[in-house]
Amino acid sequence: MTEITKESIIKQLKERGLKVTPQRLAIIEVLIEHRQLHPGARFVYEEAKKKKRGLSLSTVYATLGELSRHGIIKTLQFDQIENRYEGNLEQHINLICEKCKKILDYKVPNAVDQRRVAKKTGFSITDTRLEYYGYCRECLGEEGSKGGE
Amino acid sequence: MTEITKESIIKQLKERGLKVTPQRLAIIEVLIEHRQLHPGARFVYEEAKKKKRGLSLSTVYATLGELSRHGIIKTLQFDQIENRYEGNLEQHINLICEKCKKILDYKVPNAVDQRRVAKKTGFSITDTRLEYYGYCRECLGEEGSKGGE
DNA sequence: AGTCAATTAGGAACCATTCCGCATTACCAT
DNA sequence: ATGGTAATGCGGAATGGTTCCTAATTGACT
Repeated sequence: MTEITKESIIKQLKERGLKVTPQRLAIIEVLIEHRQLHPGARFVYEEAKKKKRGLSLSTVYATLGELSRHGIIKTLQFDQIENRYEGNLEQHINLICEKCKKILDYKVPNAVDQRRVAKKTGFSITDTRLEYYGYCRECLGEEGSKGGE
Repeated sequence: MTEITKESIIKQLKERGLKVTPQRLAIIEVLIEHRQLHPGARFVYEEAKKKKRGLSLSTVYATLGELSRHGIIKTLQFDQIENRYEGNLEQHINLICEKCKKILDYKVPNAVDQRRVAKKTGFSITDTRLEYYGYCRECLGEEGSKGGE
């Protein structure tokens, strides 16, 4: 049920009293069509603009923020590269390629036990972020050396 | 061997042909004295300036970047809060309090097997980032509700 | 159709971080 | 100690993703 579909998102929007606008539909479609990309705001903007003329970047940010705030999608925040958005809300590890910036999902077989963390440290977990950085298969194959640039 | 000490850092600087300047010493001292804080650049700047008058923010950024680039410390990159720096290079999970922004280290008992990830996905891991967000014991205790803001 | 609050567009503002050119300095060999 | 030299430091401007602001528009519901 954590899989992202256009219908499920629309349903969730309505359930929460949020309006379903053409702008939002365009943005949602882009998110779904490029779910494997984990696209950033700029990318979503450029693509969604093709579907809905006059769309503004502010709207994209507002919408992505709204979806994220309601737990419909998840915002992956970065510093050096722009934030990315994903619809896969299951616990998993994001494999982030340093070269092509692609982000792959890796389903965690047996994750770290969050309950144990809470018990041992008194820390109450509300969200997790598990990321591995490195080089994806494609980028490794393209060139012999991967350390370069 | 991953523990951060002033001497070890100086040693590493010299080994790599980097100069040991008063500015850098001041910055390193701050990093060590506040290692549990996982301080940000601004904090380091404010504190280090007390030790070395005239220190500029650019220098702090440059030094932290240099230390990080050489693997002497690790940069924790964020978007909404400023980047933070830590000397603990062992694999661990950072517990980040949403309220006070404190960052605690949690030694991982049995981490996710990186080798398995590599084998299954062909992804070559160079760095990891494991973070749990939530509320630390202190912030949980201060108030009954933790969701508000 | 009418009402109202949510949403949108556009641009200014924000702010951590980086970049730039020049002055200063740590370090090594003499 | 001294001098040469490349690294480093400084200060301020620039960068760029994201947020904020306000007026105008538009869905959703009656």
